Amino acid sequence: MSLPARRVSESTVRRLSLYLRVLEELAREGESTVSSRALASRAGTTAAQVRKDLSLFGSFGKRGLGYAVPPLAEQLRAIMGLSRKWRVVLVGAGRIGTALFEYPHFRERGFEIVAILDDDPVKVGKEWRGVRIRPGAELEAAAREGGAEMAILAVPAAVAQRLTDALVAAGVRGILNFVPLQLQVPEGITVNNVNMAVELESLAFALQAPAAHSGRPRSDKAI
Amino acid sequence: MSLPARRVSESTVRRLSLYLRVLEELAREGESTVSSRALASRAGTTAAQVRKDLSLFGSFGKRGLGYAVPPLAEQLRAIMGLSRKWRVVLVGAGRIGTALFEYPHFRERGFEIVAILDDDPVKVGKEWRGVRIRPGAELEAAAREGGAEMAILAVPAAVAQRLTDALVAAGVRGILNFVPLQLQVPEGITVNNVNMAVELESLAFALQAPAAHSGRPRSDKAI
DNA sequence: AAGTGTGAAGCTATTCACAGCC
DNA sequence: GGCTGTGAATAGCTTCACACTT
Repeated sequence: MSLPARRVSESTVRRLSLYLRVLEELAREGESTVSSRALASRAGTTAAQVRKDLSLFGSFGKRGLGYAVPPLAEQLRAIMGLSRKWRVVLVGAGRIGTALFEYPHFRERGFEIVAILDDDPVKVGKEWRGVRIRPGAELEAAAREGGAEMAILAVPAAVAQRLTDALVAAGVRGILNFVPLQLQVPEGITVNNVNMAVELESLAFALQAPAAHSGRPRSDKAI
Repeated sequence: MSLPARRVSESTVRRLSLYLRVLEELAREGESTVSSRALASRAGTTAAQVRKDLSLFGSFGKRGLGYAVPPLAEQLRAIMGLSRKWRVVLVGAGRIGTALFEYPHFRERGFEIVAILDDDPVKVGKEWRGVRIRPGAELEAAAREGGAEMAILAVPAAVAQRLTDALVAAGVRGILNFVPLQLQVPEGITVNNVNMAVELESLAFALQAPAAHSGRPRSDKAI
């Protein structure tokens, strides 16, 4: 079964995504089975954690053997909602927007850009892989016409909330937010924040106060 | 005092970075004090959480009044290790590397790029703001000469571990890793992973299984 | 009256450890 | 013998609630 028995924590979801990546690597390497220990080691967590995470969704392994690689990958894709296409609107075609647009993984995983918005007059009207770049003012119409379900928001802070409101009005339910700002959204809308400043600064903290940050998990008893 | 009394969790560190951003906004808006409630609201957490986080490092507020904005910002900069410059080597000058290089916040916060490496022959030899781009093979020498303390790693997966080893050999102690791969590093080296695939896929999970993901915190009793 | 600082309680996540199956 | 699945134990984080200060 792949029905979530109970609440699934954000950390579990993020690990599932890592497991999926490892499984696809293993499949390319021709491995047919993998133990929780091996999977954990490549994903940077513990064997017990792998088993716990997977057990939330069903029993996918065989005792004494481990997990069959391709079927488990397929299960994880189903669990994560990656067996279908997702229509995505790209709001902001600057550096980060472009990087994501060209990220190969993006399309391989079934994320399809259905609209691109940007206010740069040099960009407006251009086509990227058949999608015409439109000015920000047309966001709501563009998102609605494209049937966008999620958005990537990578715009200047000053316009971020206004564009968020337009996205919500257009029926978008999930936003990957690169703007270093807490977006206000109604209940039921998911915002996933990626904040480069936080990433950098937490690295600075770790280096300047090496004794003060919490440790990392090890693997199972025997190495 | 700004000495970390005890272990500081990763989540606390990330929130401190958010608080700092909010405080700097407030300072620009001319606010001289802020309550934990107001700070929490702009940072997307709870008032109790703000007070708990700050209390790990000292007593910065005045009862009945709140926190003085500029002094608290200064304290947070000291706590986070942002009162000094950090020498950073940029490994990979592709889309993401470029985006970070041009991220204004990066330089404002005292992160200084001392070396840039890339194997693209079109880029090698060019100068970006006075820093010459060198081929990947020169990474260890370049990092050592520049006295790099941290690195931004944004290269193809195939070369990531080799370059990581070179970074470690050159004395780099912190890596902001954009490569979707678990880097192997010795004890004492901090790796901060940013994985776009994880971000996108966890958004897909949230949208496809809306009932199954854990909720968000509210603010203090009264709104 | 407003708002911090903090012990205690509550809750969530991780790790342990072992019964059970291959 | 190897390895999963999982209840129980532990650890860690968040929220509560209130004494105390301005």
